[in-house]
Amino acid sequence: MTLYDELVARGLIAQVTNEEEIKNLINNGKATFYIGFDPTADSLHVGHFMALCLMKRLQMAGNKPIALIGGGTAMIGDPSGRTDMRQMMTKETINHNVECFKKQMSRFIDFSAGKALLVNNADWLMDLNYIDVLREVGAHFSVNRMLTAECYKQRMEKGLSFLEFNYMIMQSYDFYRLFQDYGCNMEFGGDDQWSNMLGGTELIRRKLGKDAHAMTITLLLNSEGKKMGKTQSGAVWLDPNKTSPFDFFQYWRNVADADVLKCIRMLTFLPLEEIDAMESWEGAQLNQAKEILAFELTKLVHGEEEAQKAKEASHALFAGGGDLANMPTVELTAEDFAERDMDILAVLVRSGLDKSRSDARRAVEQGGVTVNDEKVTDVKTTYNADFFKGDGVVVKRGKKKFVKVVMK
RNA sequence: GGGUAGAUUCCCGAGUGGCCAAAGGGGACAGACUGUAAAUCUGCUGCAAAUUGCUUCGGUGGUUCGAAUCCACCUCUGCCCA
Repeated sequence: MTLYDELVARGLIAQVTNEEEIKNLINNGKATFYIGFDPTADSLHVGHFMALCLMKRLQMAGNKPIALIGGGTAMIGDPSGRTDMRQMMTKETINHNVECFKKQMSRFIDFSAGKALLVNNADWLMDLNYIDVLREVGAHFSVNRMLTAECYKQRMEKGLSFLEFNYMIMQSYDFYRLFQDYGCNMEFGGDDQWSNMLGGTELIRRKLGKDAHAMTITLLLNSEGKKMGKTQSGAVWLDPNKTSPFDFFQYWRNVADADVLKCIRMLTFLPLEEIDAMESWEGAQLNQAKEILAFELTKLVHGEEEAQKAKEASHALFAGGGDLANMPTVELTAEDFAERDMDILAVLVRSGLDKSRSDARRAVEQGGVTVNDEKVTDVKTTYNADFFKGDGVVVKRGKKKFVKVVMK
């Protein structure tokens, strides 16, 4: 099976500019391709992860990846897929994020000895001269046509600033530069990037009369059509300090039935035959597939050891028995008891299970709180320091949020 | 620049002097049912020393016993005209 066929089989490919050409390039390791990442946060998330996986697949087939960090484009803000303007980011924040991205990326992609490149478009975008850009690049773009692009259409109702309108042009210019400087002949990206990417191929054709290609990755949507990798508290991050390996594991462990196979196919490196075999799984067995998904992904992102720990903690909590050692832990100190003993509300807030005492109170009143498997019904229940000594105490809030609280 | 409509809690959106911590819906959370799924039903959704108190309705100042609601100025956004 060729690489391209595998990508299709995994459902990763959304749109391509020229299927035959792209097949030929990537199957034979002749592509030098780039994927852009805008440093809008200090950690990569699941969407980025998909792109990195694709990068890895292509790299393994002999193609040369260029990871482009959008230190320059982040100054503008991509309006694609947004209904309102992005918060403008300070240069300091962007630079900080660029550094964080670099660190995380090098864990997935081998940047050594010319196998891959890591570039920052701030290096060329920041020094551009406005008039020169307008004459050399702007002249090749038709505003009429840009406005018909899907990504701008969505913004026609809520308003689109000129700043953001220029994002497509900057991204197109990136491709043009990479094409010239590094012989980069392909660009990959999320499907929401399609119009931005076409801007690049067209710019190259118009200015240089040469062909460049673009291919988009299917966006990972759940069965309800929402982007996956988001929780109520924000994205599922790859940085273990922002989303713990346990929470990361649990996120995938809890995906809906309808989404499991799709996720396994798109996100893991399991052989396709193995995945096809799961196609017929139902009920309890399908539930098993979720664990496979969670384990495989946690392994890819956090390493096998962390994945194993997360799995054990999950078993301990949901299946009963097992090792409690690996569940998320909160350490209390003498200071927590300095004024008085902690009541259950204080414990819940301190452990991060609830955001406020009011919130915690609600949880207790609704019967959602358990301490060492005993339901707590009285909000006035208090505990002294000794209670948490030794192996600690398992505090459960709702069905899925657990923390082991232990006295330091 | 001119005209006009608007800014309300996580989101959409009602509220046009006290009965407003603010209808309704969505989402989130909790309970029941389950398979750590979905669907369904119920509860709940500003903060706290909690039958009470405190801080919220773009911002600042004002009128009033009392303002999300009235007035002035400002900021931002949509639409129409230029």
